[in-house]
Amino acid sequence: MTKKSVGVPSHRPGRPKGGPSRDERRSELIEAALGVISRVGPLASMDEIAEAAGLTKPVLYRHFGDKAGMASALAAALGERLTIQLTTSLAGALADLPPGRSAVRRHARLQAIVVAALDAFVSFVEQDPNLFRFVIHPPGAADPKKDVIALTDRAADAIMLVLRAEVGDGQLSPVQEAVVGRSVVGGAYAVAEWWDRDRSVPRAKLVDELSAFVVAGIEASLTPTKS
Amino acid sequence: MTKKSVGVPSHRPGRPKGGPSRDERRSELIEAALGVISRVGPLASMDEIAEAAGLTKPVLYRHFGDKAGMASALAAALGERLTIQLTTSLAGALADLPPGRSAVRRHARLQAIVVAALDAFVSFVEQDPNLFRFVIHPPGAADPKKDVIALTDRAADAIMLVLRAEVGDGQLSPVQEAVVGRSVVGGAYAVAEWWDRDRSVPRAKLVDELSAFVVAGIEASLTPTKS
DNA sequence: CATAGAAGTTACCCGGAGTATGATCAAGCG
DNA sequence: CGCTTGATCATACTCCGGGTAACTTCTATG
Repeated sequence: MTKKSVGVPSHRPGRPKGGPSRDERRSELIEAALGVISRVGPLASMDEIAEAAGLTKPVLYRHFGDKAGMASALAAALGERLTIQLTTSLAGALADLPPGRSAVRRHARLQAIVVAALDAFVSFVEQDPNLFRFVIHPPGAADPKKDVIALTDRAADAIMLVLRAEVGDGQLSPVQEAVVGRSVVGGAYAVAEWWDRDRSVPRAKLVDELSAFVVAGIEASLTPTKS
Repeated sequence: MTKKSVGVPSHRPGRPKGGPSRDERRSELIEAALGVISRVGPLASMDEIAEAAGLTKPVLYRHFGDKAGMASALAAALGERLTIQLTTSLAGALADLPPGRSAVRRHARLQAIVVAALDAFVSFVEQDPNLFRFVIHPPGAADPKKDVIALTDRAADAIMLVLRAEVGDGQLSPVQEAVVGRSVVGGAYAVAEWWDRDRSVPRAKLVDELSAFVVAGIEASLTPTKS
């Protein structure tokens, strides 16, 4: 209901003189929160986050309304980061491939895309396990009433878009798109979660095995059902 | 550390005369807890569960030690149920298939197994969404110190065992087994979670699409890497 | 009968989410 | 300048759920 954030001239009475604007402050808070979670783990309390930001709890609640709202904002920020990392990784991988439209070329492109994406994801898990754990288990979730539908949906949508761009628009039915996207994301989550506990296998091998599974699944969904 | 539960003759002083034995009581508690969670959702409080069982909180803690311990017990019970439902479903599906050892027979068997398993799982989600949500988001998790490693591992192990039995023992490397198992389980979780929110597609179709993806992934992991 | 050991309940503690209240500051207006 | 207004922020609270301490009750055993 706090719809006061419309059309205000960004410098209102009450704001400290040289202080940050509302959006700057929001970014600071998100950054601080991610730092704390990265350090102390996914169940950092709101007090800890506020203290790390040099502020107190009510400020957080003014900005995010809820702990779930805050988790949602953090998830969005993480999604942003991962997207950037992923697109650069993708661009590099695709630049190495000769263009072409044959079936084998299409397979090679798909393979390269999947490997690059999964490698970027697993690298993220490797670099910051606590942030990954936060993504997997957003605290205060488990109730479907809030809109913390997590980045699973975002990621699934992104996969869907990439697939559409690769194989043409009407190739997959909406159901197939949903199932394939969720399968890939969920499988990657589960494998990464296991790897996060048991790092007994190098990253490259993990990505290879997972990619083989995923690519085959995608290809199978692309060919018409032969049941 | 309460290791007093060793070698006691099951009828000790202190127990009410006609009352249930310790294991019976434990089963009652689990049953009551599952009932409450099924009714009020996955974030039922310990007080609610205790009240539903006609008892009070300390009894629960005496039996399960912890909320995580309780969640672990509940997960085990659910795993038991699902396993039963699954094996019967599997037996029925496999009975319809003619035996044989050719590659196409093997593919048909694998397909039948995967379809039956996924159908049993999705049926479980359909019949009791709240229990499924509890499985997905065990409350009080997010800290790796407790042993609530969830049934993801159990399920992944079960898949691994089935696969070994189907394709022979040394066919898959340990890493492959882990990756395939987690991929299947995680993908099924994610797809089911989406379907739980958006039931816009009949169960059979969902299972078909998911099975196609999973079977292809498994088959690909079985064939030696062709990069 | 007295003792022991287990089951149960009441009443509490503790920590984290979320909020009511008041202090403080900056701009605008007389 | 003095006053009002509207915004930020901190102190200090309430509320609720997980977990526990202490006491009572009961049954079997010596």
